[in-house]
Amino acid sequence: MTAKVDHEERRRQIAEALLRIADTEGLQSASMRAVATEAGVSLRLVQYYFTTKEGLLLDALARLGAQLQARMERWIGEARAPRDVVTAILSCILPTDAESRRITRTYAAYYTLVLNDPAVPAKQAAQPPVVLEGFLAKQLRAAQETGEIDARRDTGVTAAGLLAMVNGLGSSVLGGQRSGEEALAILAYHLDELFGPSRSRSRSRSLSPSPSRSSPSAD
Amino acid sequence: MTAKVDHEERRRQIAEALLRIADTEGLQSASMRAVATEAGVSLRLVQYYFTTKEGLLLDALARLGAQLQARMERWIGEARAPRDVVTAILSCILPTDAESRRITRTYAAYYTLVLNDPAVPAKQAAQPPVVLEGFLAKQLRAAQETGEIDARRDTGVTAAGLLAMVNGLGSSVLGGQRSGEEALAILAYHLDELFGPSRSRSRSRSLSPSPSRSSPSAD
DNA sequence: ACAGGCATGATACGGATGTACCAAAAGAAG
DNA sequence: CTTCTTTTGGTACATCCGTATCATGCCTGT
Repeated sequence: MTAKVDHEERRRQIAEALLRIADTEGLQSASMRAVATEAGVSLRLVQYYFTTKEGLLLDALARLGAQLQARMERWIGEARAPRDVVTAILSCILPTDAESRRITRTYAAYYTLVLNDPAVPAKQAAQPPVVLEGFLAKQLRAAQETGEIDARRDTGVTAAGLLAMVNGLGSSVLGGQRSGEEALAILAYHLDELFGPSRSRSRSRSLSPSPSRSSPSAD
Repeated sequence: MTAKVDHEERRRQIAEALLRIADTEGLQSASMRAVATEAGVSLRLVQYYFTTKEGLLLDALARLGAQLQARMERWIGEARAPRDVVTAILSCILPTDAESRRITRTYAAYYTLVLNDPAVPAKQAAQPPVVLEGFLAKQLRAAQETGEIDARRDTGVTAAGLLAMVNGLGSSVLGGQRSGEEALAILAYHLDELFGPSRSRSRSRSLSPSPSRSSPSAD
């Protein structure tokens, strides 16, 4: 094996250049040449590591998904109480800091691509939401057993509604309709409405697990 | 004035061809030539009536907005009770029938365009949601005075949350994650949760004002 | 009937994009 | 040192895009 250079590392470098462009200028500006320039390599290199553009697009999408998942796990952190977990999951998706804004914007860029290109990524992109919804529903069920949430509530439907709301809130933030903090406040209000008799608990703490950095456990 | 042909009619014809393409193949496939072919006119004509592509895009967006507003007014129809009005507004946005699917898809196509093109339509596209949110909040306030909704509830935040949820639900339907009926059911559940003590009222009727046609008052 | 201007048609131009092709370094293996 | 495979560079090609240009029809006012 003549592994002159680290293939995986090169692929990561190029794919992240694609994601960077998709974030700042949109996916339609992410041409092969633009990606090559952004990554500091030649056009031929991009072609070499990702034979076709679709391959590059898919690989970058997978990496983006991994980044989001990593962020969620980081935000959940050592949260144990169902309410804290639910709050972490939902609020870490909202575009409030630089990282979430980047991820959300890039996902939005992929969104319309998936809509009109019946190509491969259809199932690839629709998978995460559905498993996330299941996880959220499980947390809500746990909260029901603790008595924090009305036991008569349908956890599946509630989870779907919350996820959709956060998604919509994210869109409105990206569209400049409101700020990330306002979206966060709207989410917090509805969570207060959902959990318990709204005895104002640690609102400001549970919604931003870390003061300034995005990594709560790295202090 | 030598109005040989009806300018407005021609513009409408071309703009609607653009919308049709944006719906079926996405906005990035809506080239000037494709629009011309779809509208059955020559490329030169498209250029003649809309000097630049941006002009065409903006005009079509305005028409799309008018179509959505018309649909909403049709769905609201003779509804008088705040709950019926709120239900009509929210459910008519969900992509359940052909028309709403078309409108929602086309709006989604414009969405990512607005995100990365800091051009004109920024304020043009962000205007409708904010006035709609105000109208919705007003209806909720009216429902509070009737006693249908808990008076302590923040109508502004609730309206924003509902609108965001419907938006997110629409995205999930477009993404093939769930059907329009499922999304409608999720919305209905949350409206039941919001209004009154959930005495199961006319669910199936208030959510689809007309059996098969989309125009409730035209029977 | 005759001009004038609105309306339309055909085509050209410069640029960008995805991909393909040809060839040269460059390290490993014999 | 030679030989082979991996890796890289430069460039060409066909296509599509938005827009501009030139030319022609055809209605309308006089």
